[in-house]
Amino acid sequence: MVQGYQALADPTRLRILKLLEHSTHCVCEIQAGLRDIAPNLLSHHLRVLREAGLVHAVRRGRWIDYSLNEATLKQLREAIPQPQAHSTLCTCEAL
Amino acid sequence: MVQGYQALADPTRLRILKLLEHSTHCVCEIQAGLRDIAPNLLSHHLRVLREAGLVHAVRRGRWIDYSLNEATLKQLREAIPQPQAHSTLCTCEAL
DNA sequence: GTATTGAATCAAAGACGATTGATATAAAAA
DNA sequence: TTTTTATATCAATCGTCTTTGATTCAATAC
Repeated sequence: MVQGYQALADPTRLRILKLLEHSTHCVCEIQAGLRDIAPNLLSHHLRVLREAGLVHAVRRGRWIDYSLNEATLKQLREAIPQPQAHSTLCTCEAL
Repeated sequence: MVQGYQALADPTRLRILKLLEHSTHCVCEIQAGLRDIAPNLLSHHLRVLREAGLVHAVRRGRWIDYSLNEATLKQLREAIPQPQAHSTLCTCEAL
Protein backbone atom coordinates (compact mmCIF):
# COMPACT_ATOMS: atom_id res chain seq x y z
CA MET A 1 0.00 0.00 0.00
CA VAL A 2 2.70 2.43 1.00
CA GLN A 3 4.37 2.07 -2.38
CA GLY A 4 1.07 2.80 -4.10
CA TYR A 5 0.39 6.01 -2.18
CA GLN A 6 4.00 7.02 -2.72
CA ALA A 7 3.47 6.63 -6.45
CA LEU A 8 0.31 8.76 -6.29
CA ALA A 9 2.07 11.46 -4.29
CA ASP A 10 3.58 13.36 -7.18
CA PRO A 11 1.92 15.95 -9.44
CA THR A 12 3.51 14.62 -12.63
CA ARG A 13 2.39 11.07 -11.91
CA LEU A 14 -1.14 12.22 -11.10
CA ARG A 15 -1.19 14.03 -14.45
CA ILE A 16 -0.09 10.86 -16.22
CA LEU A 17 -2.81 8.81 -14.50
CA LYS A 18 -5.44 11.44 -15.36
CA LEU A 19 -4.44 11.19 -19.03
CA LEU A 20 -4.87 7.42 -18.88
CA GLU A 21 -8.39 7.61 -17.41
CA HIS A 22 -9.85 8.15 -20.86
CA SER A 23 -7.63 5.98 -22.97
CA THR A 24 -4.63 3.78 -23.31
CA HIS A 25 -1.73 5.89 -24.59
CA CYS A 26 1.72 5.20 -25.93
CA VAL A 27 4.57 7.12 -24.33
CA CYS A 28 4.74 9.59 -27.21
CA GLU A 29 1.12 10.56 -26.65
CA ILE A 30 1.67 10.94 -22.92
CA GLN A 31 4.70 13.04 -23.76
CA ALA A 32 2.52 15.27 -25.94
CA GLY A 33 0.21 15.85 -22.98
CA LEU A 34 3.09 16.73 -20.64
CA ARG A 35 5.24 18.97 -22.80
CA ASP A 36 7.05 20.43 -19.79
CA ILE A 37 8.46 17.04 -18.69
CA ALA A 38 11.66 15.76 -20.32
CA PRO A 39 11.31 12.33 -22.00
CA ASN A 40 13.79 10.60 -19.71
CA LEU A 41 12.06 12.03 -16.64
CA LEU A 42 8.69 10.90 -17.99
CA SER A 43 10.19 7.46 -18.45
CA HIS A 44 11.30 7.48 -14.83
CA HIS A 45 7.84 8.38 -13.57
CA LEU A 46 6.30 5.69 -15.75
CA ARG A 47 8.65 3.23 -14.16
CA VAL A 48 7.58 4.27 -10.65
CA LEU A 49 3.94 3.81 -11.67
CA ARG A 50 4.74 0.43 -13.26
CA GLU A 51 6.65 -0.83 -10.24
CA ALA A 52 3.83 0.21 -7.94
CA GLY A 53 1.43 -1.72 -10.20
CA LEU A 54 -0.72 1.33 -10.94
CA VAL A 55 -0.34 1.01 -14.70
CA HIS A 56 0.63 -1.67 -17.10
CA ALA A 57 2.67 -1.43 -20.22
CA VAL A 58 2.52 -3.51 -23.40
CA ARG A 59 4.82 -3.12 -26.37
CA ARG A 60 3.17 -2.64 -29.76
CA GLY A 61 5.95 -2.58 -32.35
CA ARG A 62 8.05 0.50 -31.69
CA TRP A 63 5.57 1.87 -29.18
CA ILE A 64 4.73 0.97 -25.63
CA ASP A 65 1.12 1.48 -24.58
CA TYR A 66 0.31 2.34 -21.01
CA SER A 67 -3.05 1.90 -19.31
CA LEU A 68 -4.45 2.09 -15.79
CA ASN A 69 -4.42 -1.02 -13.63
CA GLU A 70 -7.82 -0.71 -12.01
CA ALA A 71 -7.29 -3.67 -9.67
CA THR A 72 -4.49 -1.91 -7.80
CA LEU A 73 -6.18 1.48 -7.90
CA LYS A 74 -9.27 -0.06 -6.35
CA GLN A 75 -7.20 -1.63 -3.57
CA LEU A 76 -5.66 1.74 -2.81
CA ARG A 77 -9.08 3.39 -2.72
CA GLU A 78 -10.35 0.76 -0.31
CA ALA A 79 -7.31 0.86 1.92
CA ILE A 80 -7.76 4.52 2.81
CA PRO A 81 -8.85 4.46 6.46
CA GLN A 82 -12.46 5.24 7.25
CA PRO A 83 -14.09 5.88 10.65
CA GLN A 84 -15.97 2.75 11.73
CA ALA A 85 -19.61 2.73 12.69
CA HIS A 86 -19.39 2.63 16.48
CA SER A 87 -16.42 4.89 16.89
CA THR A 88 -15.85 5.63 20.56
CA LEU A 89 -14.17 8.44 22.45
CA CYS A 90 -10.77 8.46 24.09
CA THR A 91 -10.86 6.51 27.34
CA CYS A 92 -8.20 8.63 29.00
CA GLU A 93 -9.19 9.89 32.42
CA ALA A 94 -11.60 12.79 31.87
CA LEU A 95 -10.63 16.38 32.57
CA MET B 1 -4.23 15.92 -3.18
CA VAL B 2 -0.52 15.31 -3.49
CA GLN B 3 0.01 16.30 0.15
CA GLY B 4 -2.68 13.85 1.21
CA TYR B 5 -1.19 10.88 -0.64
CA GLN B 6 2.22 11.87 0.68
CA ALA B 7 0.84 11.71 4.21
CA LEU B 8 -0.62 8.25 3.53
CA ALA B 9 2.65 7.01 2.06
CA ASP B 10 4.33 6.02 5.31
CA PRO B 11 3.86 2.82 7.33
CA THR B 12 3.86 4.59 10.70
CA ARG B 13 1.21 7.04 9.59
CA LEU B 14 -0.96 4.28 8.15
CA ARG B 15 -0.73 2.51 11.51
CA ILE B 16 -1.84 5.68 13.27
CA LEU B 17 -4.80 6.10 10.95
CA LYS B 18 -5.79 2.45 11.42
CA LEU B 19 -5.84 2.96 15.18
CA LEU B 20 -8.12 5.96 14.74
CA GLU B 21 -10.65 4.04 12.63
CA HIS B 22 -12.29 2.61 15.73
CA SER B 23 -12.00 5.51 18.09
CA THR B 24 -10.73 8.94 18.91
CA HIS B 25 -7.48 8.56 20.86
CA CYS B 26 -5.23 10.87 22.82
CA VAL B 27 -1.55 10.80 21.93
CA CYS B 28 -0.70 8.61 24.93
CA GLU B 29 -3.10 5.94 23.70
CA ILE B 30 -1.68 6.13 20.17
CA GLN B 31 1.75 5.88 21.73
CA ALA B 32 0.66 2.71 23.54
CA GLY B 33 -0.35 1.22 20.21
CA LEU B 34 2.98 2.10 18.55
CA ARG B 35 5.49 1.20 21.23
CA ASP B 36 8.36 1.09 18.75
CA ILE B 37 7.99 4.75 17.77
CA ALA B 38 9.62 7.42 19.94
CA PRO B 39 7.19 10.05 21.30
CA ASN B 40 8.83 12.94 19.47
CA LEU B 41 8.76 11.01 16.21
CA LEU B 42 5.12 10.15 16.78
CA SER B 43 4.46 13.82 17.32
CA HIS B 44 6.13 14.59 14.01
CA HIS B 45 3.97 12.09 12.14
CA LEU B 46 0.85 13.45 13.82
CA ARG B 47 1.84 16.87 12.59
CA VAL B 48 2.20 15.63 9.02
CA LEU B 49 -1.26 14.06 9.25
CA ARG B 50 -2.70 17.26 10.76
CA GLU B 51 -1.17 19.51 8.13
CA ALA B 52 -2.49 17.27 5.38
CA GLY B 53 -5.94 17.54 6.97
CA LEU B 54 -6.27 13.78 7.46
CA VAL B 55 -6.89 14.05 11.20
CA HIS B 56 -7.95 16.69 13.60
CA ALA B 57 -6.76 17.37 17.09
CA VAL B 58 -8.59 18.89 20.06
CA ARG B 59 -7.09 19.56 23.45
CA ARG B 60 -8.87 18.08 26.46
CA GLY B 61 -7.08 19.28 29.57
CA ARG B 62 -3.61 17.76 29.52
CA TRP B 63 -4.45 15.49 26.63
CA ILE B 64 -4.87 16.07 22.92
CA ASP B 65 -7.39 13.83 21.20
CA TYR B 66 -6.89 12.88 17.58
CA SER B 67 -9.58 11.61 15.22
CA LEU B 68 -9.93 10.90 11.52
CA ASN B 69 -11.11 13.69 9.23
CA GLU B 70 -13.44 11.73 6.98
CA ALA B 71 -14.08 14.68 4.64
CA THR B 72 -10.47 14.75 3.47
CA LEU B 73 -10.12 10.97 3.42
CA LYS B 74 -13.19 10.75 1.20
CA GLN B 75 -11.75 13.33 -1.20
CA LEU B 76 -8.56 11.29 -1.45
CA ARG B 77 -10.50 8.11 -2.10
CA GLU B 78 -12.46 9.81 -4.88
CA ALA B 79 -9.43 11.44 -6.45
CA ILE B 80 -7.71 8.16 -7.20
CA PRO B 81 -7.91 7.86 -10.99
CA GLN B 82 -10.34 5.35 -12.43
CA PRO B 83 -10.67 4.14 -16.04
CA GLN B 84 -13.63 5.88 -17.67
CA ALA B 85 -16.47 4.02 -19.34
CA HIS B 86 -15.58 4.45 -23.01
CA SER B 87 -11.86 4.11 -22.69
CA THR B 88 -10.26 3.98 -26.14
CA LEU B 89 -7.04 2.56 -27.50
CA CYS B 90 -3.87 4.41 -28.41
CA THR B 91 -4.30 6.18 -31.75
CA CYS B 92 -0.64 5.86 -32.69
CA GLU B 93 -0.07 4.42 -36.15
CA ALA B 94 -0.70 0.66 -35.91
CA LEU B 95 2.10 -1.85 -36.08
C1' DG C 1 23.82 -4.29 -41.87
C1' DT C 2 23.29 0.63 -40.78
C1' DA C 3 20.42 4.48 -39.59
C1' DT C 4 16.40 6.11 -37.34
C1' DT C 5 12.77 6.26 -34.06
C1' DG C 6 10.64 5.27 -29.48
C1' DA C 7 11.62 4.45 -24.94
C1' DA C 8 14.51 3.01 -20.90
C1' DT C 9 18.66 3.17 -18.11
C1' DC C 10 22.82 5.16 -15.72
C1' DA C 11 25.35 8.38 -12.90
C1' DA C 12 25.44 12.49 -10.41
C1' DA C 13 23.31 16.69 -8.21
C1' DG C 14 20.09 18.75 -5.43
C1' DA C 15 15.89 18.77 -2.67
C1' DC C 16 13.08 16.59 0.57
C1' DG C 17 11.47 13.42 4.35
C1' DA C 18 12.45 10.29 8.42
C1' DT C 19 14.70 9.79 12.56
C1' DT C 20 17.20 11.07 16.82
C1' DG C 21 18.47 13.67 21.02
C1' DA C 22 17.76 17.67 23.41
C1' DT C 23 14.79 21.37 24.64
C1' DA C 24 10.36 23.89 25.13
C1' DT C 25 5.42 24.60 26.05
C1' DA C 26 0.91 23.91 28.27
C1' DA C 27 -2.06 22.17 31.78
C1' DA C 28 -2.68 20.21 36.11
C1' DA C 29 -1.02 18.44 40.61
C1' DA C 30 1.64 19.10 44.79
C1' DT D 1 5.07 28.39 42.91
C1' DT D 2 7.46 24.45 41.89
C1' DT D 3 6.99 19.93 39.96
C1' DT D 4 5.04 16.63 37.06
C1' DT D 5 2.69 15.00 33.02
C1' DA D 6 1.46 15.22 28.12
C1' DT D 7 2.81 16.78 23.85
C1' DA D 8 5.32 19.65 20.55
C1' DT D 9 9.39 21.90 18.53
C1' DC D 10 14.34 22.48 17.25
C1' DA D 11 18.67 21.24 15.14
C1' DA D 12 21.26 17.89 12.96
C1' DT D 13 21.97 13.53 10.43
C1' DC D 14 20.94 10.19 7.22
C1' DG D 15 18.72 8.24 3.53
C1' DT D 16 15.55 8.50 -0.36
C1' DC D 17 13.29 10.76 -4.31
C1' DT D 18 13.34 14.05 -8.14
C1' DT D 19 15.60 15.89 -11.83
C1' DT D 20 19.18 16.36 -15.47
C1' DG D 21 22.47 15.00 -19.12
C1' DA D 22 24.44 11.35 -21.39
C1' DT D 23 24.16 6.79 -22.91
C1' DT D 24 21.88 2.36 -24.18
C1' DC D 25 18.47 -0.82 -25.93
C1' DA D 26 14.69 -2.51 -29.07
C1' DA D 27 12.13 -2.42 -33.20
C1' DT D 28 11.60 -0.88 -37.71
C1' DA D 29 13.05 1.45 -42.08
C1' DC D 30 16.51 2.13 -45.50
